Amino acid sequence: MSVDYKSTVYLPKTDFPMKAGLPRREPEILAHWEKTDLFLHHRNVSAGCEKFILHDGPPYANGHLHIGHALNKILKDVIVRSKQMLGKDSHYVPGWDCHGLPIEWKIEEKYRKKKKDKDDVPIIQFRRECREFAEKWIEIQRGEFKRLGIIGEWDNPYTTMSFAAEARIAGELGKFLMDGSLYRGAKPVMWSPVEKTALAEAEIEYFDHVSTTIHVAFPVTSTSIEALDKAAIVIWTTTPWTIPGNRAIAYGPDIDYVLLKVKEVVNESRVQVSRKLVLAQARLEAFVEECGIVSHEILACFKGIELEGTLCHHPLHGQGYEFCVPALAADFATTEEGTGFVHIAPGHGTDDWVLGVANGIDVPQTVSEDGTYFDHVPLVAGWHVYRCNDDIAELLHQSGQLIGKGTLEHRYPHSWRSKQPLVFRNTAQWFISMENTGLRSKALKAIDETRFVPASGQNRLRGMIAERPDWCVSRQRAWGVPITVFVNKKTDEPLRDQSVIDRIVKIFQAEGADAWFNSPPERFLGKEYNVEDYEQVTDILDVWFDSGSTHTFVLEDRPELEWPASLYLEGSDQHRGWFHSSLLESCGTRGRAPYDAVLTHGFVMAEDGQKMSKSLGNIVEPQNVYNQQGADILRLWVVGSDYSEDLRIGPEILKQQADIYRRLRNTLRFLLGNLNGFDESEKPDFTEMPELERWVLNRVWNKNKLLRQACDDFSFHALFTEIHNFCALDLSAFYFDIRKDTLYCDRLDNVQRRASRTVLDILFDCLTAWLAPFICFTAEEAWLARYPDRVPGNSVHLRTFPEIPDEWRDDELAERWRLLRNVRKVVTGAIEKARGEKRLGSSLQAAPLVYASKEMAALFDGIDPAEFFITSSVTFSAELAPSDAFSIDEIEGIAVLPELASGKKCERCYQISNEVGSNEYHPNVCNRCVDAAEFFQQLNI
RNA sequence: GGUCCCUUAGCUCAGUUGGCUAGAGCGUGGUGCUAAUAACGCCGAGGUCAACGGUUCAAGUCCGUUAGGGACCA
Repeated sequence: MSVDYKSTVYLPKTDFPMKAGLPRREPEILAHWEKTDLFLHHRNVSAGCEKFILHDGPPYANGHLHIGHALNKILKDVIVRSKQMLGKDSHYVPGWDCHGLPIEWKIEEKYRKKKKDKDDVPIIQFRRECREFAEKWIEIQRGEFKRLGIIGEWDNPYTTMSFAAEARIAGELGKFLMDGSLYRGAKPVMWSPVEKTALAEAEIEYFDHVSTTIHVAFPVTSTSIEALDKAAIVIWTTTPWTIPGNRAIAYGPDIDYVLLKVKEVVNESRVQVSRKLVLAQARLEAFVEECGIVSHEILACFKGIELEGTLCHHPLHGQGYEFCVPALAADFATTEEGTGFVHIAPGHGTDDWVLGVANGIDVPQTVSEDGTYFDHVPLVAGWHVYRCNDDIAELLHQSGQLIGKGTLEHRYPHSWRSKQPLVFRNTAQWFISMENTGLRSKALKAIDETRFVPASGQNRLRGMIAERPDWCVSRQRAWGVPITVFVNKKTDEPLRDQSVIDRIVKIFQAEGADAWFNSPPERFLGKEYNVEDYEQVTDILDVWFDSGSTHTFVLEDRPELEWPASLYLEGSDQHRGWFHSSLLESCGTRGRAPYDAVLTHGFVMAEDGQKMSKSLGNIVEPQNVYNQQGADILRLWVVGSDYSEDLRIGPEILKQQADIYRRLRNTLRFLLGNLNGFDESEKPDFTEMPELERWVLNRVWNKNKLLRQACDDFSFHALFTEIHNFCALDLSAFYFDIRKDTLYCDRLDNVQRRASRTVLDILFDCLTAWLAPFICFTAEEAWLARYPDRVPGNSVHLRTFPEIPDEWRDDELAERWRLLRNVRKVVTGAIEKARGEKRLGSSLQAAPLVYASKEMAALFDGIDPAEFFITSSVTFSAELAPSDAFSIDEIEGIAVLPELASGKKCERCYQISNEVGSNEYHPNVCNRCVDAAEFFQQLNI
């Protein structure tokens, strides 16, 4: 009788293909989710559950997504999904930051190209164009985020430019106005003459810049040091344009100064011979070198403190600068550079301002918003500060006070948008005080009460809050929420009236913040106030105040969310950005942080650890990754990386993720193939499970525990490694390999086969759920391959992580099987050696002779060792192993001779057995296969 | 310029309070199976733990210096 035994074998069968084709398949799955409204079902299944609210830090609505966006949103998505699968109501509302300079800049650029001045465009029209620009990019970014598999309320995201948001932001500012935190002060601030605005710290970048440096003499007019008669104090500065703003000189009280008399100079030196100059002793050598002084004599030495009360002339004395310049003690005067004297222009530096105010010196207004000197400034009126350094030096030279001139390359602040250098300029700005209402101490306390992941973020934010100056919230711009304040013209005090604020908020809700610019002020002031008495502020509010307020109009105003947020998650640069501004806003208005926890991730670097840059050509674009390899590959990269540090990406790293993906996919495919036709009725009781199945279930128990811990710790990288190793080592290389015989060859009703299929069912259940937050597309694809009903509500993402019974835990079994697997290693090693000698190929050709102690052999009680080793039979011997037996140094007490199995190869199961040939009807198969084949034929008649 | 962080096999990462003959997976080389088959198994090679110096009986682990990289601040 000739039988086609192959047809009687239960080989895996599945439609789930080995090749993923993710770039094509993922959009199909997305369309399916869209069609069945997965997000809505997500909400429904978790309705009433404890909420987990990850509040989205809004990306800025300009330009396509870059890899940093992808990292950020995927990480958020993994957390949102894992919390949902832990049984929380994890409702994610994505948002966008819409106001601010970068967009405004783009619109301005458009006008500049048309040779039009932005100031000629009506502000309402300008703002409308900004709004349209933001809308366009929100649409584009939304599509790109969705393509990454991010689940959230994409149909109803939040934006900082919605009318509701603009109204709320104005209302929040009103709180700071009412409690006295908001004040108008005149301080030197970082100012961009190009954009004509003050800039926040976050908007400043430092680049190398070549500055003109000058040494300038200030003739002494009055002093208690007699030797200084007809002498001059020398200062050194890198900003000659600040000389018209000079009002004092600072000295270090403990610094040693010298009075020198110039005796001989080089030809090109600007110093007059016999001039008497004062400077720090420590700077003398460098000074004479730089200023071309060949020889000099020291006339006197003294401590800085002796200069107290000394007065000088301004170096442009007699030309409109007729005031006296006092020498003042200051600890910031050092001998590290310059002359040990610091020229003080109170309108152009923080130190200068503080020193000036402390000594009752007026802060002069010298530079206008576009960087030119005001008309009232003598000699230089109308000059532009960027282009007058040589002219200023020339003026000083003509006055006889220029001692030296040079250049210096150093780091200098620039605008992040125009990349142009900034100036310190004295202007009236609006500030939120860190002290008036105890904001700083509230914020510091809130930091202590917040969980930081990783923990180092806490110190970082604390340090910033502890040291930061008052928050400058005004910008001289057009695109944003205005500073909705009226100032009393007589008293210069801002109007603090809640009913006015309420009116503004109400109007903004209906019409947006545009109303501020196109309504008559009486609309806001109402009848109680005379419009003539008040000045309406037209400054724009810092965009960091916008995003710092998102917790109010997103978390508080959406009833399905919750305040405070469970988590804020952004790149580590947001310590100075969103974490920071949100904390201050919330502490100022609500007395605590708007978040329970803050998670930070590092930056994405190229494969070699360098920054990505166009010039290096090492940029990885998320669009290319998902179009060429698939979003799941990018998602695997995120969970496979340690986000607490900077992470790297590049072709090789992505290739590795693709390899790992294939292993996971094939594991799912093997499960699906072998679960073909699986029925609940196959399931035996747990007590009927063979040890091998119980071992797998113990591993599942263990992995489940790790999973839940990892979700709590947000340590997905460790979990990812665990799951992958579980698939590769425990399943593929061990459990699946051993159980293929049973799954393929045993009778359908065989209890071991049923037990194994039951375990495969559990594994499918667990792995699809565990992987769902990571590879959301593939997990769904596998799920639908098994449960193909394409109906709303059927999705792996609507499940929770399976509950694992503690019954499955078995520490004793785990330890015993650890030892067994060591023995297995020696056996496979011995077989490999024989294979190398061409004595056998398949391990089923072997019948190893295992030398082991009785105790060791007893570990195999209740286990079929041949099955365990995937050999045709096994013999144990307690005798001393011969010297040619194979052993492994680290595994003591085991030695193996790879003997060959005797008998013939079973045509059906490939095992070698003496049984083959004993059955007259089935001469080519073993007894088990005779039974199984006949059983198969009965079933299939 | 200041502060902080990082540097363990080609790649991604483990390495508790110092005791290591430094681990895992992927990749790579070899090989088997040909019934997970562009899959799967088995075996192997790969590291002076960035460099140098110090503390210690003992240092990947502690301290210092340097180099490269990154972040923040001025």
